Amino acid sequence: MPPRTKPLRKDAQRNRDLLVTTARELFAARGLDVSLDEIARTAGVSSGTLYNHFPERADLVEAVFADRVATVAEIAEHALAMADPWAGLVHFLERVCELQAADRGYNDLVSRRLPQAPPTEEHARGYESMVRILDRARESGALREDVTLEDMAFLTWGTARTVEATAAVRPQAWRRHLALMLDGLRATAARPLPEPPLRPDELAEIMRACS
Amino acid sequence: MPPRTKPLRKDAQRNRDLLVTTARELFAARGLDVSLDEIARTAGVSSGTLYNHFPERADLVEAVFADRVATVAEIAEHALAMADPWAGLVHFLERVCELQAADRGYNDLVSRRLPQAPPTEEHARGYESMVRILDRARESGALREDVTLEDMAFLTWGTARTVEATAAVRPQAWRRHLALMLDGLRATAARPLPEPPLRPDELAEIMRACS
DNA sequence: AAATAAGTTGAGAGTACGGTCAACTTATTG
DNA sequence: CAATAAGTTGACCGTACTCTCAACTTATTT
Repeated sequence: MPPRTKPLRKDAQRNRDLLVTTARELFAARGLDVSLDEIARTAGVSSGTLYNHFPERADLVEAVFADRVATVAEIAEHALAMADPWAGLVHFLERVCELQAADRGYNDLVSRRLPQAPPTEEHARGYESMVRILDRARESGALREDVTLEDMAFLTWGTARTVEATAAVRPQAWRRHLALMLDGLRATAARPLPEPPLRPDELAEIMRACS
Repeated sequence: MPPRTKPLRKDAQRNRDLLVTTARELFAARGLDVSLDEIARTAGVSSGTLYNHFPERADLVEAVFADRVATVAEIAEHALAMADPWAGLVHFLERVCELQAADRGYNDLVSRRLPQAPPTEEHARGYESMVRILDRARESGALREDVTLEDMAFLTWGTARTVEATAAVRPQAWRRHLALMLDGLRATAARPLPEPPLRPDELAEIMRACS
């Protein structure tokens, strides 16, 4: 469906696109904390124009990473299409971590969750698929029984920090971190866990809180 | 051994102590990024005095957390005194994570390593003990063969991020994260790892690089 | 009780950031 | 080709932080 809003003037559209692609590059290289003035300067427009198109930083971040939600949903669906449920889970997590490792901005994003964008249907799609990836792996007997979707946050947070720390020295180090965690997720590795899983609403609150 | 430098004037010593304890409290509550002016103001001295005692932020951080190195060394030695090597390793990691969970400043510190203080003999003591904790657990057959001391960094980084994210909502959530990682560290869970461990010099470089 | 050394003060310089807006320029429309 | 709406500009405001220094105060020494 075409957007309901009237189209931008063509120079405005050009500037907007310029800002998004410039921000994408700067975010990818240096993380989400690049100054907005620098983005505008690099894009060759004034800071006023940036604020005109994106009143808050979160708006720009959302525009830059809008397609990522769909990308993750596609990865999840591809994982579900794999024959082996465990291999599907591993594939999904590896691909998502690769996205993180390839883009410091995205790595910041999954770890800190700046934009509280309203959950789209794309979001719901990805969420559904992730639930099914986990259920399937659990039912197959490969994934431990006591692990929940919310536990995947530990994995994301952990590898995000490792990606950040090791990017300059050993860009693939996160694969080792992930593999160690995966070995802890197997049913055969399971020992009783000391703390109940995060409830969905708790995780939602954590995400909302940014930081 | 008493310090070689001439003793401070007594009011100077009082101000210095005041600054350190104030900084300790503020760091613990709000992390390492508290403004130095605020620390001075809270301590009831002028900012000039703060900069007189601690020319750089790192100097203050070092003074605040100077004893932590020894604390960790003691925890490690206590872990080594335990009969069961695996239990010793678990105990060590749990205690260190408890330190992180109890102090946001320390959590920042282990995760970002601000001060490049010259490694003291206390450092060496802790390091030695950690090596022995791991060796002992490995030789007992409980810890997987292919895991190194450098791999513990993944654990520290990961739980640090989890502690940070979950502190407000579920302060004990890190225990679950840690338990999942521990299950991946058992010899019985071991599957081939996809990436060689970080070399000691690589880890050192990562630490040096701050961030 | 001077004399001297040690330490403190707080205003302010310098920097960087997010954000605003009246004046200006450009695209589109009839 | 006006007329008008849309968009841009960049100087400027406010804020927050690090860091400095000349004038001042306090402790210590003889």
